[in-house]
Amino acid sequence: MSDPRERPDAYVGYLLKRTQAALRNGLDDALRPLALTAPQYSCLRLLRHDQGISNSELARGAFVTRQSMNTVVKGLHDRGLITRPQIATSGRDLPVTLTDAGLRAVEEADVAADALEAVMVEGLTAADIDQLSELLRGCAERLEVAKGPS
Amino acid sequence: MSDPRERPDAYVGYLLKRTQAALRNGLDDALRPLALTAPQYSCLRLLRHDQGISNSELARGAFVTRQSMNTVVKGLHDRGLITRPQIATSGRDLPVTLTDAGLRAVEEADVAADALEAVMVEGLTAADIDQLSELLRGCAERLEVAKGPS
DNA sequence: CACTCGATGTCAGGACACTGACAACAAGGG
DNA sequence: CCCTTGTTGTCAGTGTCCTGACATCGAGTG
Repeated sequence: MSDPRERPDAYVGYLLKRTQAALRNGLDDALRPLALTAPQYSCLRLLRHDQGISNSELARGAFVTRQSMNTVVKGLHDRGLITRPQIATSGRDLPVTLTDAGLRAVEEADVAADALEAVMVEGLTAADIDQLSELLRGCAERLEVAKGPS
Repeated sequence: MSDPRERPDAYVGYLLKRTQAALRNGLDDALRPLALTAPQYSCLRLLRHDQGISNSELARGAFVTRQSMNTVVKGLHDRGLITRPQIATSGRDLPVTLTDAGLRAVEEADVAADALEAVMVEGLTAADIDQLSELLRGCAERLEVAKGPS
């Protein structure tokens, strides 16, 4: 009990992993009826917010590499939820856009995702949520700054 | 600006994903010199805490499935950081134990991981960290309870 | 004893995420 | 004009993580 390593949940990193795992797990369950995975939902959501952005921009928005996002984009393209030109008009980026089916899918998924978010913050006051958000944002920024310059 | 979906960081889930991605990313960088990945480090850490636990118990502790943990265990076994009997003495579980090399690896990795945790909570007071921990724990528990009964 | 139940280990397949590397293209400085 | 720099798309390989499925073993029940 004297060794702090005896209590894994004394580390913020551990709780972060645990919470995010539970959220990811719940999201997978919630999206399963729609045949959507969590990364696919993230991608569609980013696209609705910014139509026509490139694969690399999608990757940055979802905090993954462009290679990872590329596989997700391919899957969504095969299912007709997004469109992508074969050749670039200028430069090298191929703008990705949402199809009507894609838009319908995101909106359906939003219902499930919002419900899950509600479960997660159930019983918390608006001030609690603000504080949690601010603390998380600070942690993220410190980590990003620390390895950005590298 | 009136549509809350215009601001992705208004969602706790988004910030959770962002923060955890940054942490995971930093951990990968920090462990690269030791030729260890984040899941491998988690596994070794759990083992140091509870020598001789089974693969399934390791999986629960790391919030992954036993299939996923199995591949991690295989990798660590091939590198001689852990040992595992070929046949079970009783039942079906094969107790995993840390080797001397494994123990040295964890302790080396701890230095890097602790430094990263310090960066993440830099500037926060002990009260801030407590509050963040408590909020995260609550979120995790609500999510786990919500889909436990399924 | 047979039978169900729960937990474990394992194989198979698919989706995701990473690193490393290469080629293509735009913009800017010499 | 050339050449460096930065960004993008893409291929290849590896590690992780999931679901689904199957066989095995211990414990409890009738």
